[in-house]
Amino acid sequence: MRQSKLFTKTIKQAPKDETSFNAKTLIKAGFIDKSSAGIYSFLPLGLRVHNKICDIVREEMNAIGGQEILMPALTPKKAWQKTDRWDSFDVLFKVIGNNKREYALGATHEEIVTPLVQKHIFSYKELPVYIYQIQTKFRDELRAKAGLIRGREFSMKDLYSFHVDKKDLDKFYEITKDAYFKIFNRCGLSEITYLTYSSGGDFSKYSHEFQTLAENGEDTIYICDDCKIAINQEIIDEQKVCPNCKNKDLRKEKSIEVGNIFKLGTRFSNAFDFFYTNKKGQKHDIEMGCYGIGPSRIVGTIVEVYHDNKGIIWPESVAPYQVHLLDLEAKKTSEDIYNKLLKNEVEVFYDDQDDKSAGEKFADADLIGIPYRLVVSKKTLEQNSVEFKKRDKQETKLVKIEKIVEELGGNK
RNA sequence: CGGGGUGUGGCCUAGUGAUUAAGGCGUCCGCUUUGGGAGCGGAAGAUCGCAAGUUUGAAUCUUGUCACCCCGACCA
Repeated sequence: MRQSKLFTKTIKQAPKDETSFNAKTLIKAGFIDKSSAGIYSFLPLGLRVHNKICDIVREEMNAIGGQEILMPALTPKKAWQKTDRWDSFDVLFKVIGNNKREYALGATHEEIVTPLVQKHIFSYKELPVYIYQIQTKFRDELRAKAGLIRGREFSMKDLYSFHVDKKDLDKFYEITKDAYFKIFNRCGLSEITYLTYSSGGDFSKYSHEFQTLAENGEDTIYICDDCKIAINQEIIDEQKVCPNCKNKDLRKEKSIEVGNIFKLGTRFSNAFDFFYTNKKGQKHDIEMGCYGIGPSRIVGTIVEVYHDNKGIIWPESVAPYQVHLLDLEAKKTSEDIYNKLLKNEVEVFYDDQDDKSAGEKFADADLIGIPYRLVVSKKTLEQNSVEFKKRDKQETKLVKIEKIVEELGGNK
């Protein structure tokens, strides 16, 4: 991508109505744009990051047998009434269409996926099934805040599992835990993301969250360094002991919830009279689980966690591009290198702007945060080289032009 | 939803009762520049969130309203 063609610009001063670090920085760097409170557009660079996260999520969901679908965002009132959530789910956006038809904008999809699966699944032979989607969710938060961390509209991967009994649900629940860790590791959040015991809400005594350590996080967790798990402040007892190993030496930290997994039990299957027939020909309850991850929230979380005073430092796995090529008055060579990188399928963002000073190009590169920076200038050309620098390191080195592709490959 | 705060060109700010609303960034034109957000000259761009009111006179005061931000509550 040529930077001269990118329709978004970086800006020096973020709008004053953004105070969260993630939104301020992403807006300055041209990744997102605020439309209303808690509602953002994803711009070309931001969308690339978002989509890379979605791809990782999708791969790991498929790997555990998830089948991807796409459910509607406009969901019928009747379904929500059936589960008694039309009036009780306080963040539901309700819309009235022509002929006074009422819908809720999807805040979660148990009400849709349950009757959907019901149309196809009748027998123990067909269970379990794992159905997921990646879709925009709508929740009318009384107070949107923290940029991409708590918005009124956000992306979510929601997986729903259907089982013959609790035992099978428990088994799959553990499998998704592992899949979730793989996802967070691949997004560059390993080591700082903890499985966290939390309240089960309406559905069960406990659920599990995945909490990523972040100074500006809105949650507080207590970490047991022996078990590498955490307990959400909302459920920890007065003694502050680890429920796993009874360790009392817990570390208090701020964090962001990047995922959660729930055992729903029969709450929704029963509400829709969804049963299966067992081996003996008898009607039997279906056990359900649900498992959520918010890709848009992960974008914000990564920015909260990986930055310095100049800008974002994207992990390679989710960076919008792998290489930021800066031309400093050596256009002909820069163009050659750009084309060569494209030919070798290197994801390259090329600053080919003629009317920007060197300083501005460097500042933009730091702000945008692409992992590798290549500078082509008269100075580097004297040695038939380009300057090579990693975003998260101070050192630079010269790399011979013919060795660039190799150098980048060698660092992957 | 309770409490607090803020609305002035695209962005950041000044102006707190008196000519024609000021500056910086950005944008456009010209020339000069190019290793850490360049320089000079010129230009465009604002019914001061909206509505009503007070006043000889309102960006400025009052009331209402909308939007946005912060703290709290809530967060399946």
